[in-house]
Amino acid sequence: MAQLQKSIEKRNALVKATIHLVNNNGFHATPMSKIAKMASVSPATIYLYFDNKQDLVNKVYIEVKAAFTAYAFKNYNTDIPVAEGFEIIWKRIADFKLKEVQEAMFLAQCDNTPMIDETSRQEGLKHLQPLLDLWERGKQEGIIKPLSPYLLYAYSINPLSFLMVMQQRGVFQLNQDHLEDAYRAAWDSIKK
Amino acid sequence: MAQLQKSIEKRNALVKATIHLVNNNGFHATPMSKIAKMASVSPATIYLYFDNKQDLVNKVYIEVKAAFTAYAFKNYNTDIPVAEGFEIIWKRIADFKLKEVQEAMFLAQCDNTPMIDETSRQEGLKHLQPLLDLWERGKQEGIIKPLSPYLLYAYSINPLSFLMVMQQRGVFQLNQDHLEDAYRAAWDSIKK
DNA sequence: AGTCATAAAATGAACGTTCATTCTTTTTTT
DNA sequence: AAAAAAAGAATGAACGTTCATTTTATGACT
Repeated sequence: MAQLQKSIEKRNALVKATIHLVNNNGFHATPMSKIAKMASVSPATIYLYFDNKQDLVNKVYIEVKAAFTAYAFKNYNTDIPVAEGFEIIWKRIADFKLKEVQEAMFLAQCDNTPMIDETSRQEGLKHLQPLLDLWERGKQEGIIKPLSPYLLYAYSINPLSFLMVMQQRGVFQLNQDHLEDAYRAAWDSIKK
Repeated sequence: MAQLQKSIEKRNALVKATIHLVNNNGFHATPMSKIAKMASVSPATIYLYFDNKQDLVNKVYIEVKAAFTAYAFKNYNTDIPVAEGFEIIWKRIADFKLKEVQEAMFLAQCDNTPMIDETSRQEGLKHLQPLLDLWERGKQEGIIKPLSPYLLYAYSINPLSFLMVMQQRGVFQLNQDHLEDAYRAAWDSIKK
C-alpha cells in the first residue's frame, strides 16, 4: 500500500516534469535523462512506468486532455439552455487555461506539431462531444449559425489558446475585462 | 554570375526541404542529412549557406513570414476604408493559407513551439504593422470594437491557422462557402 | 516484535545508434 | 593555374534504451 502510493507519486512527478520540459524545449529537445532528473528519479525508472519516450508523451497528452475536458464540462448539463451552456463551458475553458497554464501550453503544442501519435490525437478529440452536441442543439433551435463545428470551434474556443500563448510569452497581460471582451467576441462570431 | 545563380537554386532547395521535413517530423526529428538528401546536396554544403541548424530554421522562418505578409498586404493601402481593407487583407491571408499550405503549416508550427529563437519571433512580428494600423484606424472611426490588438487578432485572423491545420489533417474540407462563413464570423467578432 | 527469504522497485553505468558539425579531398568555375 | 564550391568520410557528443546490481518492501515463521 505504502509502496503503491510511492509509485503514483513518482509517476505524477514524471508527468509533471514532462509537461514542464516539453513546454520549454519541445519534445525532441527534452532528453529522458532530464525528465528523470527533474522527477528525482533514475532514467531507467521511467521505463517501469512507460514503454518508451513516445508512449510517455502520448499518455501525458491523453491524461491532460481528459483533465481539461472534465474541467470544462464540470458545471454543464444538457438541460441548460444553449446560450447559457455555451457561456458556462467557454468560461470554464478560459479558467482552465489561465489557472493550469502549463497543462494548457502543453496541449497547444501537441495540437500543432507532429509530436503526438495520430491515434492519441483522435482519442483526445472524443472528449469534446458534449460541446458538439450543444452546437447541434443550438443550430436546431436557430440560436447559432448553421456552420461546421470546425468553424464554430475555430472562432469561439480556439482563440483562447492563442491568447494564452501570448500571455505566457509576456507580450500582453490577460485580465478579467479582457476575458469578458473575448467572450463577447466568441459569442458574436457564432450566434445567429 | 552563373555560379551565383546555381547557389540560389541550392539555397532554395534547402529552404523548401526544411519546410517540408519540419512540417512532417518537427524540427528536432529532422536531421541535417535528410534535409541535404532532399535538396540533393551534401550535408557539408548546408554550412556554406547557413551557420548551423538553428540559423537555418530561423532564416527560413523569417523568410516565409516575410513572404506571407507581403502576400497579405499586396492589394491593400491606407486609403482604403477600414471594413473594405479588413476584408481584402483577411481574404488574401486565407488565400495564402490555402495555396501555400506547406509554408503556412510551417509558420503555424513555429508559432506554437520553442523551435524558433525569440529574436526571430520578434522580427517576424514586425511585418504585421499595417494590420495593427488598420485596427487603430477602425477604432478611432468607431467601426470596430475598442479591444486589444491581441483580441482582434485572436478572433479574426488566427482562426484561419486552426482551420488550415484541420484541413491539412484531412478532418474536414475547406471550400469557398466555408471561407465566406469564416470571414463573416471573423468580422462579426471584431466589428462594433 | 523480530528475523529472514523473496519479490518488486529503483538505480547508475554501459551500449549502440544517431546526429550536427568539421576536415580533407575532389570537382567546378574563373 | 588558382580560387571557390561541393562532396563524402570522419569525429565527438548526446541520446534512448537496456543490463547487471543494489535497495526497499512484503509476508511467513519463529
